[in-house]
Amino acid sequence: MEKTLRKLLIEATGIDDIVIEIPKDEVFGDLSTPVAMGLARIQKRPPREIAGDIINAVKKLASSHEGAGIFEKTNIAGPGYINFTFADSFIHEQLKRLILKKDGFLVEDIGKGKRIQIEFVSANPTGPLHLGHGRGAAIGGALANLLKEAGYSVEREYYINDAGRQVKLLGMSVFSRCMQLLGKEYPFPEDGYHGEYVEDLAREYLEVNKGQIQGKAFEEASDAVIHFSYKKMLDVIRRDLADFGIFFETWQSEREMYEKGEVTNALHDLQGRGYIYEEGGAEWFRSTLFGDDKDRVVLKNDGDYTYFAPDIAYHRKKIQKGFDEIIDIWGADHHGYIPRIRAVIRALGYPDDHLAILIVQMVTLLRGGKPVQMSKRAGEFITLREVMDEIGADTTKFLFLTRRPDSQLEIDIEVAKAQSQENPVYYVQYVHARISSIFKKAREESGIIIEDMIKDFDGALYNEEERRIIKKLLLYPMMFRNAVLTHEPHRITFYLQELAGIFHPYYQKCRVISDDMALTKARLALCEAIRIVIRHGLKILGVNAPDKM
RNA sequence: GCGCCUGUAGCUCAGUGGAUAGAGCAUCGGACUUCUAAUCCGAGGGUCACAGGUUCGAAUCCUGUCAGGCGCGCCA
Repeated sequence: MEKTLRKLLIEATGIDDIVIEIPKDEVFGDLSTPVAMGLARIQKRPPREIAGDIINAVKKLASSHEGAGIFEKTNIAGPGYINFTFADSFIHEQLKRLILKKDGFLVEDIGKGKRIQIEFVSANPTGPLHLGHGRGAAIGGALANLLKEAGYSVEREYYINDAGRQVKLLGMSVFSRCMQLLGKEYPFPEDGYHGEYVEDLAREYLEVNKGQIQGKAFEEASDAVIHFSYKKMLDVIRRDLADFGIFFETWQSEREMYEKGEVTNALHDLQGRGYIYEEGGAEWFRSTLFGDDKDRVVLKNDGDYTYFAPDIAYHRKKIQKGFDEIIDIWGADHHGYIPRIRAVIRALGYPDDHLAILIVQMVTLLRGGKPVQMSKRAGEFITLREVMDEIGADTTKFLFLTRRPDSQLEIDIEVAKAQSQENPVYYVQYVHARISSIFKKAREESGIIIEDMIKDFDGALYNEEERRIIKKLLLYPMMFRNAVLTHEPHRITFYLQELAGIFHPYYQKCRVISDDMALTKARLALCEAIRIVIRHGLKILGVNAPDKM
């Protein structure tokens, strides 16, 4: 619907990016554009006059293209809005195409096979995922699905910080707990990990490797303990993510990059370009050349690399893999690193838009209105697993996807649990369940073959509610396109809620299956179209579309 | 002190420079002998944090102020 109008408007005005919007009140029409008001300044003519010209041009084009029947009404309103109301014949035609082409009608090939990598979650393998990671996972997963549907070739990647101080601290914490379990005194590392899972890890470790550490100091067994500990944690994380419905094509290990010499190579690369200098016994990346507010140390004067060094190597590696675009999804606590990573991209000779960094704001947890202090080190945090088990993966995802990523999110865990019966996700899923139920009844009790019913139906039988639903369905492609272009999957969540919000009243009012065969046919077709759209939206969000609830 | 994000209904949040600012929850009053009541119908609820500016037009853009969050290391 919007696509057709857009094409006509572009042709009529010669302007490429035309704002097309959905009017605030449906009495104005189905779609509108303020384009004439924008042109008024340039052409120095009254906007309403320009609007008249545009309407004439559009009408002329429409009739020469596919017969005159596209619009039922066009008018100029207010300061110079052009409002379009589509003709029923056009709407029915489009509905038929939706049912016939299914998902193909809903999506647009925007990506044209371009390769995009999305890196997200990437939590340190030093403890279970908490709710903040869950938010990143839900958004990253949905964005990946969205871009895939839009014709991009998408690779999802998880970056494993398995080489630094944090996994060592985890290993030390586990070792210390092992010693305690063996009845020996052993100092617990300062800043060590206190969670219960650390003790679990220690117990597991002792079950198989008791002999290897008995009577030893941490240094003598460190590699084995560290390796065991973070591998186990990674297994837990992988399982949590799988149960949350989030999967990755690749898992990039930091350790592996060190072993392959990629960190050294990356620094040599920058050195070769003249962006590395020495000062105070350390090596610095001249990131100020590329917009950072200070230069950054990459190799410390004690000979160790900083955390930044493997990050440089990692982003260089991403670039070398030849993606057309790279997306990093980070927690808000890392936003201060944006300038230095951007500097790396520029230093390597790539334009800014080669890398998109999406910042996901913090999740603040409340329990009964009071904030829950979260500290991973102290082992006090609400895990994704905990919430997922309590309110379900679908609800949790939906909750995360009904907010813009850059809004700070407050979740009261008590409210979230209590809400489980009145959660918006059920409202949307219920549409699908109800339609499935109608189809089942039609098949079983009336012997109706759905596939036959939806092939050919009489659009003239639709009432006002039905026309409203159809028009909403036909706006899905526009919403989809905008979601893709802005990288905002939450638009889908809102759309689905709106669609559900007009379906349920309709369901209450009108019966689909009746003695009137022609009407039944038309209504089944409409239901099929709704089902296609709901399924598609939920698929992108990574939420189930159940047949029964 | 500096930087980034946020501030919209009681609560949680939508809102491409455009029309009379929306939804869900909560509250109050109603509706199940029906294809599923996880639903529906109705009601109340607003200084878009504040002050300027740009514009034919600002919740939206700019500047400042206030409030909250996060970040500013040769930590990771």
